[in-house]
Amino acid sequence: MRRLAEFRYQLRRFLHFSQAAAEEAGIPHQQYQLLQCVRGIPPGVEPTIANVAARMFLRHNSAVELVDRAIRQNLLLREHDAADHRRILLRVTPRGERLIASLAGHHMSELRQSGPQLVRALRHVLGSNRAALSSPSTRQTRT
Amino acid sequence: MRRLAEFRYQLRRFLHFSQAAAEEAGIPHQQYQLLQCVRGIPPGVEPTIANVAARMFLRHNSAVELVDRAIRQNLLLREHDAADHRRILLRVTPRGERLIASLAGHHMSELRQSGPQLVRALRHVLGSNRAALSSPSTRQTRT
DNA sequence: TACGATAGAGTCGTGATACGATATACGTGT
DNA sequence: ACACGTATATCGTATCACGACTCTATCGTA
Repeated sequence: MRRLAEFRYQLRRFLHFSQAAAEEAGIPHQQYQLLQCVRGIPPGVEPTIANVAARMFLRHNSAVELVDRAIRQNLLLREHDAADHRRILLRVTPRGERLIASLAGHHMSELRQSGPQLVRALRHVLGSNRAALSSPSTRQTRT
Repeated sequence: MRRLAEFRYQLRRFLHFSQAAAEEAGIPHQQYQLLQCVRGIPPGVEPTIANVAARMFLRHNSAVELVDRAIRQNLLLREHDAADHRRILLRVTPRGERLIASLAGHHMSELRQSGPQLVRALRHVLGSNRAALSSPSTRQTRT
């Protein structure tokens, strides 16, 4: 159970870093995640309010409010779907693009540093056996 | 950058599960994490408000309030440190013990399921150049 | 075409909670 | 005893997600 606590601590560490990074860049962390959601949505999924809400694990009305705030910050645009006028398609503005690009960089370098710790903590939770994944070059089995 | 978004999505997935599990057990997810912090604190670190605040990445006053709520729910006890009367040592009540034990079980089985996906997403982040967008065999369709 | 049913998006009031600023109690060194 | 730092507590404020509801567009069927 201590291992679960340690894993959770590592998670909080990353989330706290991420939140601080976003706010240093001038936006709340939810808006950063929203941008990430819209920009990095899987191919074939359209960036509607409903889809974004699902990927953010929010109720649709919470997503509407989050989108409102992001639009007020000039990070996002609403576009009415030509085919189905009920739907709204979201698009990231140039300012939004710049922000996520910069934040992505910071997150990458943070993850390069702390990602292995996270993986290790999770492995410890799971029993430190094989994590069912191809680790092509890294075969070290030391704890 | 889509990989970062996917990793973040997996994180949200787990956090959402955890929050739902805690609330199904009758407590907010912060109180669960607080219990976990107190119960799973590393050896040698004392469960004071300040230490718990640090491990929760909260300001000390936020931690005080969180502790207040947990105590009101009969999950935690305050104990005055005999040596230093400024300090408060936190202890988990039997009810708290039962709750974290049960929740730990649920989290373990969830992590056994989704942990590998999380590790995979993180590996993809760490190992990604913009090449090799191969293997879109990612089946995240689970509903 | 008309029309009820449904889906997607938006609005409003409420509750939870983290925070800054500030206050109180205790301990340590002189 | 005094001054100063440390540990915890209190209070007002702001943010944000949610439930309940509304509004509009689309679909299915007659």
